[in-house]
Amino acid sequence: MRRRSRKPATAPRKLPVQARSARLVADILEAAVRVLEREGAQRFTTIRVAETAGVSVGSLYQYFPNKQSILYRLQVEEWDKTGATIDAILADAALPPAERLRTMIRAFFHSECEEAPLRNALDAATPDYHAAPESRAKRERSRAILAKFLAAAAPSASSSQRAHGAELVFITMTSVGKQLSERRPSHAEVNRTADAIAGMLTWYLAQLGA
Amino acid sequence: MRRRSRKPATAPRKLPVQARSARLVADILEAAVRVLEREGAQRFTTIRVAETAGVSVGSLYQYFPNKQSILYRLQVEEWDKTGATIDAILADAALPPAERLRTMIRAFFHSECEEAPLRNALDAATPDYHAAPESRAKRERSRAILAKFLAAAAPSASSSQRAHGAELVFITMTSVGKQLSERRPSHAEVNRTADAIAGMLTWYLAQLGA
DNA sequence: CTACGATACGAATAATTATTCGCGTTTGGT
DNA sequence: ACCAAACGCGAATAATTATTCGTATCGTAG
Repeated sequence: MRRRSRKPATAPRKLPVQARSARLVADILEAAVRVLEREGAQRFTTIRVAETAGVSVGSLYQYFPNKQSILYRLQVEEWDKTGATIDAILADAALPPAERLRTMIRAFFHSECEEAPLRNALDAATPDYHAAPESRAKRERSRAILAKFLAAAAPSASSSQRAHGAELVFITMTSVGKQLSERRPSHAEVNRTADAIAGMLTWYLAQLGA
Repeated sequence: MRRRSRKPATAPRKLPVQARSARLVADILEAAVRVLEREGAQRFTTIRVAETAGVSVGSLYQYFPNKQSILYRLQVEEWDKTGATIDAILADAALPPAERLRTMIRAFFHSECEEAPLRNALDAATPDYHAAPESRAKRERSRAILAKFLAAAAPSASSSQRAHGAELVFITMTSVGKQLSERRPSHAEVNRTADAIAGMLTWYLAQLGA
């Protein structure tokens, strides 16, 4: 447990060029997920990851500069996946805005619940991830997408009202989603909560332009 | 870092009987808070706590069976404090329900933000705290208080609707409060968010009995 | 005052950790 | 077939950790 330097690198130290090393990297990432789910964040260990992947620690360290970088890769992949889903739903002009919001929140909550063990372990293992610039950029993009959506959902609101609205939708959605996922709720319970939250947010947005 | 036994004890191993040992325990708890705030959860260490308190590790272990038990004591104290505040506000019959809810959420959010570094570190250091029976009991009591409040706030709702309402108020309040506290928001921003959340919840509760 | 339990101490122990490095093996182009 | 580079290995290293225990000091009851 050597002290981390001020800026823990996340970039791979060496890129896989042959097929076997590409497979090795893939195996390591897959094993990392399994270790997080089986053992939890506390017991997420380079040795355990290497063992689970069926490779040696030395090999692991040829493509990842440190333990953090493995978690970082997983975190980014995870975020990109759910981000794309959300964007697609919000942009679907065939549905009325309220319906889009409801569908999006349902999808988001279900996604959060499905990946709960992984995400919780990631959060516990990388508590400073939110300060990372890449994470900040991702959230900015999300807020931009939400703001565009609000132009349709609350057309008569001022732009500063819309900014506040986007902020509120974002914080409510993400925080309730996270907390909800920690309770292993039933499918029905997720839908009920999602619909309640979506209803409240819809009311709030309608309010904005009044 | 010996493997934790299946049930990590939280009860003190020995009760302080003389004045100096009572002071020692108090010093340790105070130092624990300082260490969490200064160093974070990752670097929260029995040795560091003892050093900061100006006592030796051995003394620490005479009154705390393990590291967890220190964090557990802090967690319980923290919870009791904000719980009492909330209960008092919700029970104040002099104000209309909507106003009570708004005041309570403002107070809760401000409290969350003030103690953010401590609470975040506690959460990171004791990720399994929510499974503890004592924590479960505390949440039950909160929900009971909320349910009683809902009898005044949504008198025409059925009892199962009220249960859902209490659940929604609880999860929304706690989750948004936690996430909000992680951004070091300004006083005004906290009030704005609290009022928006309180407004949405009030609308939702009014809805319930319609 | 005195003796005994309570208290305090902190070096020692045992476990676990992230990360490195030297050496053997495989690959792919020639 | 040959060889340089890429790859894979895992014991060794150095750091840090929680917790114990033998010993020394203190407080107080009698």
